Amino acid sequence: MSYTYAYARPALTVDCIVFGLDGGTLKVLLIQRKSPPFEAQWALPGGFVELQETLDEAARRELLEETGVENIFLEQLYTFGGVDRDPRERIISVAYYALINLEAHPLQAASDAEDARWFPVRQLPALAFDHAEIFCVALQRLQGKLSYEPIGFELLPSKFTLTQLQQLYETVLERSLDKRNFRKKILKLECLTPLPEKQQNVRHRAAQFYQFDEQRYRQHRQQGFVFDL
Amino acid sequence: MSYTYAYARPALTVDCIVFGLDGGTLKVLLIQRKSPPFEAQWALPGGFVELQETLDEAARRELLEETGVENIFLEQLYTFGGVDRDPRERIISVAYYALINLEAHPLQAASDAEDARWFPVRQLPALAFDHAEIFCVALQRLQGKLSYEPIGFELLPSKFTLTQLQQLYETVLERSLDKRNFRKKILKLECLTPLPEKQQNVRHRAAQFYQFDEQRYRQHRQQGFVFDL
DNA sequence: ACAAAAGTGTTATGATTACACCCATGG
DNA sequence: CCATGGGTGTAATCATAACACTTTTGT
Repeated sequence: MSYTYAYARPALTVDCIVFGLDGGTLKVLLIQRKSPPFEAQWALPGGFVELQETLDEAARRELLEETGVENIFLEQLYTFGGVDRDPRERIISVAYYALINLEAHPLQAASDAEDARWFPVRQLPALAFDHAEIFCVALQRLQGKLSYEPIGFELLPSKFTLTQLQQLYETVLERSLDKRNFRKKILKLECLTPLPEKQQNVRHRAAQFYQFDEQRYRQHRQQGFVFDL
Repeated sequence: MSYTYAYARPALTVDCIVFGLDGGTLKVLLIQRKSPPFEAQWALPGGFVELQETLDEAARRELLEETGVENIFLEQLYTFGGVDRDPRERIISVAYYALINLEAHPLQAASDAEDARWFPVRQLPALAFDHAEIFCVALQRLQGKLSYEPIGFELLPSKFTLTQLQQLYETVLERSLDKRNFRKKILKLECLTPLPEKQQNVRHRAAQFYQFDEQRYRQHRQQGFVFDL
């Protein structure tokens, strides 16, 4: 079967930058290519957009097919339309970035058909196509958004300690923060609920668990409140 | 001539939201459609992406062809990929927003082939396709970016008074600002150079002209400085 | 001399930074 | 009882917000 058009059309793909937090390391999910071009090189998961699906749907579908990951935070990043992005033909790629809690979506699901692996963002292998550039844009976006939108929580389990949260910010933003000031500020936002639960079996004072209260956040935001760390 | 592919491909277009400032009114440039669908309705300027041009190039080309406008600030906004955006077939649209100084790019150039006109953003006609939604996203982006990137200057002549600049912020952000605080803050950024020139023939005290010093801004920014109003 | 917009400083309040010790827990 | 990380307050500095009068210019 084939499709014919009066004018030439570029191909359209989606590519996903999936960020995960592994202790104090920010990682990205990559897949190893199995065919040319860039055979055996690492690349961002992605693929062609089908006619009956939206771009968001295409991104989620590709992510599920190639890495086994689903139900995660996903947001459009930018559309890359350089003329020579792909050596074969003109391909436009709508990039998405995703945030995931590594513990809730373990690696084993990721090795379905493709070889998918997590790489620390500071030690990426050479990437296929212009994926290194796309990755850079994604990282900058993540760093930017983290400060004024409450998306960091997507990288943590739903119950977390303030120390975990602080470490997240330190890891992603690559600078250290003052513990007392961080706590004061984040609690003043009134978007975190302490849970009736503490850490167990730690050989130090057990930390309080908190949970992000999305509803409370939405209410505040409608009243002109701006999340800002 | 026709083109055949093994898989179905959506069509790919660019659409532009061009903002201009007319005294105290923020306006958008629209063109009137000459053929179905949505014949005679107003729409965002835009058109199909050609194979040998980047997305940015396509946006600039369409803008020039349809409205006569060129050499302006242009930045990618978002890519709209809803399945039923266009009643004829699947069309993905990469939206760009542009900022223009109305005085330097007068309307007459805009009425080349198409009928292009400026509309106040608060009194838009019904728009074709999902262009009303695209416009909304663009306006929010403009309002957001204005506060932390020095893009407002693109809407003014290269020489402007502080009152003009303040009015720009008030118009776009839709709130009034304190004159003294505004001036203190914007001058502290050290990105405005006073010119050896003042207003002429005004029947009140002549205002000092300023000019945005892009180079100075870049230097500051590299040293971790963040533009923020 | 009037109208109209330009220009300019101070004070009060809130936000941010810097900084050090005691507490709870498991081994 | 020791090691480990959890948890807490205060003071100094800086940024923001509120506010009113004098200056310049053309008519």
